[in-house]
Amino acid sequence: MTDTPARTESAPERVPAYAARLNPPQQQAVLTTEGPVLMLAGAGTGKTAALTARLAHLVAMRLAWPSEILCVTFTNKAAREMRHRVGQHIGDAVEGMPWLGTFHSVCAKMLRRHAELVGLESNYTIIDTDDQLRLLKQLITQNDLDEKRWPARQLAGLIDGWKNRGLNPADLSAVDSEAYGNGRGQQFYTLYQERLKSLNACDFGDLMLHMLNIFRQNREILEQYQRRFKYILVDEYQDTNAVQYLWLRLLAQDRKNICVVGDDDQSIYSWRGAEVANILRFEKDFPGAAVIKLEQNYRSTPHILGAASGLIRENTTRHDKTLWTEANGGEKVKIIGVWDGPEEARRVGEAIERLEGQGADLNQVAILVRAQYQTREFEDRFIQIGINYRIVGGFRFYERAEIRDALAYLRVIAQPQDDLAFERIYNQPKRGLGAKTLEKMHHHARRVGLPLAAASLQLADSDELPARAANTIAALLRDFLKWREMADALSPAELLRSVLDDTGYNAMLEAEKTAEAKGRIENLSELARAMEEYETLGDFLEHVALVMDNDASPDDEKITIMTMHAAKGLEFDNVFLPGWEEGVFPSQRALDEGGLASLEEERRLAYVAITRARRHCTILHAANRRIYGQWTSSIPSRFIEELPAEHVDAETTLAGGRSLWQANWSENEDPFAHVARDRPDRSGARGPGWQRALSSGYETKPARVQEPRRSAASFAAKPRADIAVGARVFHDKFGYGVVTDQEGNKLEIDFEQAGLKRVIDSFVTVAG
DNA sequence: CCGGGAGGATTTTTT
DNA sequence: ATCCTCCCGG
Repeated sequence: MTDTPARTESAPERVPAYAARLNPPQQQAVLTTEGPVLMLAGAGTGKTAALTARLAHLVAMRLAWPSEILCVTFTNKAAREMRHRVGQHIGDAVEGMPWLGTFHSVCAKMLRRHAELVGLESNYTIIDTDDQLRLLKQLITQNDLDEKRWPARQLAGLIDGWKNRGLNPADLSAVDSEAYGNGRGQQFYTLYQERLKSLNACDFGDLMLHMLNIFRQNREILEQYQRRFKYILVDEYQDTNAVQYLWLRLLAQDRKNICVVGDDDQSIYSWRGAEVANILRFEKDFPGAAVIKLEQNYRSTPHILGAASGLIRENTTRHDKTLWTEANGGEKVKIIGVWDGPEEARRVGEAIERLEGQGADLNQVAILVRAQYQTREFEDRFIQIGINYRIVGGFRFYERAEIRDALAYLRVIAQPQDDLAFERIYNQPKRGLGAKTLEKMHHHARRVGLPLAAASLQLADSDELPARAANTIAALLRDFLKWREMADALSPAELLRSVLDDTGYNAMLEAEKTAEAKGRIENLSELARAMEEYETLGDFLEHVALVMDNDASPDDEKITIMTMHAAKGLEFDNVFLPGWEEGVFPSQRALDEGGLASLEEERRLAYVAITRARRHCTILHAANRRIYGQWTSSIPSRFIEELPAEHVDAETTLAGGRSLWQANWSENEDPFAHVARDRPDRSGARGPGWQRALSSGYETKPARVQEPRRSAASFAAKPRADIAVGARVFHDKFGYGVVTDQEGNKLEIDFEQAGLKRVIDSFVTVAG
């Protein structure tokens, strides 16, 4: 690397072009280049503008070469946007920024250079969750554990969690290890890591963890990176987990020129390891840090801002911030109460048609839901009335079976020792090889210590297999040899096309003649098209492993339906927020588990959702909703009550009103006792939703008092009188057990054989 | 080896 | 309700 460019004292009064349109705190964030900086940036306060200007400043002032700046984000999308906007300031120089990317892509790049230090080769494979699960399943059955009782999913989750916390197998505490397979957690984690190593593979968590380990064990390597990175920038710092934090801290330790940006109020990913604590204690980690607050909001109207701010103030643990705006006017946040889910969808549909009539841009309309299942209702309705919509999230392109199959072929071509990929496609399309054959291949592979594919070839040469299977395998491996030769001559895209033809994969799909199969064929040619821009197979595979997103083509005007989580960082003129009911949002899970912390995260999610809106924000709640096929009555979300009255306009078509609730609940003495229990801070009052339900807004004459089918089945059913905690009961499936908890008709039972389970009381009988 | 039926689970999602 | 996985019989 070149020597440090000459340092220039930057004079704040002579503001350079890229900072000219920034407000004072933003400018401060740009010009405070030396030392640690904590930038607390509320929603819509121009955080990205400040961050990109800062990057431009570092380069323009020659404080560092582009290659000497480390800039990490969480998503590829954010990285792309950053690159794009920095490019607008500094032009082609942005091409020289190899260290601008996601945490994972940056680590992957580093790890390619130092792979041997953790027992990998530099062309290691990055496996996805699918492979991970299959691998774990194998380990579990091979090591005599019942996969039913100890699901691979659970183990995968635990291992991810450990890796997120920066823990290697040896670092696990007995308590951690106890969490799986009767204390065998550590054993399985160790086995898994060994297996990955033998496959020359690592999972997503390893990318970070391996680099952390390398930094910790190799001073000189760490120092080399510390010297290289003159400046470090971190976006969405509130979402960092423990490994990421430790990794950053090591890198920043020497120069301490680290600038982190985030908003604790927008921390909504604790369930996947993010620790808000990281941002809350930044000043302790880096004493003397400059703290810059961006509080001027450029996005929303005062009412939307006021509603969101009022709501988030209910949270107890947060950095205090006060968002303000110079804008004025605008409409209040609208709250609409309706009878049921379908009516909710109808109302939103009507509102959207009205917007359309006014000439609004449908790309500026979004429906943000708490959970994926809520999208169904809207899809049904919009198909009916012909509103164009796009659903963001859900199935990602690279997760589709046919794409994974195609990639598996390519992986085996690129890396003969990729057993997971080989296993995926050895009989896909069907070529008459089954579990028996696979088992024999595995056996042999282990015996001779070869990768699966190579071992299979040996096996096919022996008399261990039936002639037919042997011939099939030999033919398949001959094909692989052929493709490997072709790989040198053909482009990756052409190679893929050959593979799909040679294997009969395309033929298989064509034979199906269903619409679905047709879609799959299209997806595959789309994949081939996407590969055109890659020179080598290796390049492409790395891209696929790390950049698993597909930004759908922004073709014609469509409204957007997506989860609130997915909406973080986006903004829309018109936002609809359906399903604000207790049990939906906040979600039942959040209410049942996790206590206050988890409720506050739901509230932050509500804050994120509202602040996505620029002009109009409409919140809806329904009295009845079908969830998992069961009709459920619900009361409005407590978050609705928490919105300051001066910023909202409530309307209800809910004609049932108070009598509705009474009709449904009359036979129960206090069905909402649990609501009060959840909110000890509320002086024993019932939930605000309840109060709202009782308040005059709902007192209109009942127009449609019809009993929803099986209303309220999910909670508040009467407990059985003949069962109490401590009772011994019998369950057809789980056998004998003792009741440890009773909540309505739900029992928690400690079964002698099956362990702790939650069951419905009608499935058990009282045992003697 | 494949198809059908039973049983179970079902927030949020990136890399 | 619905989707996915697993197990069994043909």
